Amino acid sequence: MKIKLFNSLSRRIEDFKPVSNGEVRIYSCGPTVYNYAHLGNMRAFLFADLLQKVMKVIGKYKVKWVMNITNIDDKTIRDSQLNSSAWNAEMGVQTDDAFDNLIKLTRFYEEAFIDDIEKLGINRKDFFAMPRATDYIKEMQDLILKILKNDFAYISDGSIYFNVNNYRKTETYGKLFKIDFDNFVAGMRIDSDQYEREQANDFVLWKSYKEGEPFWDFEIDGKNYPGRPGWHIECSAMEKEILGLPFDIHTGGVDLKFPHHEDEIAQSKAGYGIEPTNYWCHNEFLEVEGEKMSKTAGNFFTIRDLEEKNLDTKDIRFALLSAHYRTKYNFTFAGIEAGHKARQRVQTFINSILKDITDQKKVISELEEKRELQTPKIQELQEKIFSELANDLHTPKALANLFLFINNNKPEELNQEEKIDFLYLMYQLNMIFNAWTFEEQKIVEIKIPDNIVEMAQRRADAKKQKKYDEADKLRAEIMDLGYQILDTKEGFEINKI
RNA sequence: GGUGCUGUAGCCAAGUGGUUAGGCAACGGUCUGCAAAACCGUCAACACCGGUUCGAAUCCGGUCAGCACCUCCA
Repeated sequence: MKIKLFNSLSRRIEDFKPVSNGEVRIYSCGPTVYNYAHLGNMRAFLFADLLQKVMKVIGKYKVKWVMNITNIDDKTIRDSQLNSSAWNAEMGVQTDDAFDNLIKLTRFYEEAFIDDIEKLGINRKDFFAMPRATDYIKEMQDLILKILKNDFAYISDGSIYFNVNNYRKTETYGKLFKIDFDNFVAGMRIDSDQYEREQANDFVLWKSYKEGEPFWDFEIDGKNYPGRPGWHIECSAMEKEILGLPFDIHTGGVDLKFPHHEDEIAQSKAGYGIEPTNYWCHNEFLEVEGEKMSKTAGNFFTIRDLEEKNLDTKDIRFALLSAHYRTKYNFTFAGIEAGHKARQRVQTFINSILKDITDQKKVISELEEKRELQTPKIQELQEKIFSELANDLHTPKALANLFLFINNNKPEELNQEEKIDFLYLMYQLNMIFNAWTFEEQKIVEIKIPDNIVEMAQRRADAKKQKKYDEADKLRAEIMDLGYQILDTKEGFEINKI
C-alpha cells in the first residue's frame, strides 16, 4: 500500500517515494545519554518506531533504521568529569582519563536507554545501526574539512564555525523553520560569545579543547586543532557514512527543526553538496497534565518512574500511539488507564475468537506465515485500518475502525474463515502496535492451594445459606491471600490475582 | 519582539462544508444476595463575535484564552 507522510520541508502530506525501490532508509535523532530518557523523549522514539513498522508491515518495504547515540556534548562531559555529582558506582570507577570517564558514563545510560525502549515495545533488533558519536570523529573531521574547503566555515580561536552568511548567499538557511534574520541575529547576540564569531548565528562545528575535557587531534594545513565535535556535525557525518545520501526519512521532535536539523541540512549541502534526506518528519511534544515536560523543568517521568507507579509499559505504548504523532499528547494517569481498558477490550475480543477456533495451536503457529485474507468482511476491515495507517500514520482513525468492528461484530457470529482472517489481520496490526498477545485459550487448571479451595467452598456454602456476611468475609480473606472468586452460573471460579 | 501551534461533550481524542469518529468515565439493562468480569443500550461538543454559503466544528476576518520554539532539550 502507498504511504503518505507529512513532510516538514513542504509542510504538507506527500506521497512517499523511496530513493531505491522497495527499501526505506530512516535516520532518527536518538538520545543524548547523560541521564535516563524521559517519557517525552520516548514519544519521539515511539513515533520513529511506528514509522518504521508501518513502512514494513503496510508499505512492504525493507527498512534500514538508524538511531544515533549522542555520547559527547556539554552534558555528557559535564556529568562525567572527575568528582561529578552525577556519577554513580554502577558506572565503574572514575580515572583521570576524561575520555574513559565519558565512555563509562554514557555506556551506562546507553544500556539503560535500550532497556527502556525495549520495555516500550521497540526491538533493538529493528535497528540497522545505533552509531555512537565518538566512533565517527574521523568522518566528522572529513566533513568539516570539506566545509572549510568550500568556504562555508572559518576557524576562530581554535574552534571552527559554520559561516551562515556565506551559505545564505547561494543557499536557503531556514528550510524547516522560517527565520526572521534581523530579529533572529539580534536575539542571539545576547547570550553568545560574539568575539569568537563573525556572526552570532554561526554555529560551531568543532569546539576547541578545554582543560579536563576529552579531545581529539585535528590537523588542518599542518596545524593541530585539538577539540571535539559540535552537536550538529555528529548526525551529518554519521547519516552519510551509514546510510548514504540522500536517504529517505529523517525523524525527530519538533524542537529539533531549529537549529539542529536546519544545521544538518546546511552542513550536508555545504560539505557534501547534497541535502541529507527527502522527507523530514517531526513529532509533536508530549505534555504532562497540560504542561510541557522537559529535563530542565524537572517535571518529567522516566520509564522507571512510571514502572514504580505500577504502570504497564504496554499501556504507555498504546496510549501514546493512540494519539496522532503531529498533535500534542497530554499525558495523564487517567489517560493511561483509559488506554489500558481499551487495549484489554481488544484482547478480550481476540481471546473469544481464539476460544472458538477448532485447532488453536495450529492457527496460532501459522499466524506469522504470509497469507492472503479470504473473506470480504475482514478484507474490508484491513483496507480501512491499513489505509488510515498509510495516511500519515493516522493511528487514532485506525483504532477507531478497529473498535467499530468490535462493536458491530460478535465473535460467535463470525464464521471460521472470518475468525482466522481476523486473527491474521490482528497479528499484522500487532506487528505495529505491539499491544496484544495470541495465546492458546483453554480452561487452564491453575494449581489452587487446597486451603483456598476449601475456603471458597465454605464461602459458597455460606452463600447458599444466605449467610452473606460470612460469605463476604471469606471472599475478602481469599482476596488477601491472592485469589479472586468469581461467581458463575454453575458455581464459582477461583483465579490467581 | 519574531516563528508556529492549539481551543471539540466530565476526561482523552479524530474530524478533509452536508450523512454515528473512537476510547475512558457516567447512567440504564442482562447476570448477581451484593460484587467482579463480560455483553447490550443511552448520553453529550464544537472558545467568542461577525462574514461567505442553500448549508460551517470544517472556509474567511476579528476577539479572547492557552501552549511551544527562537537557549541544551524529543
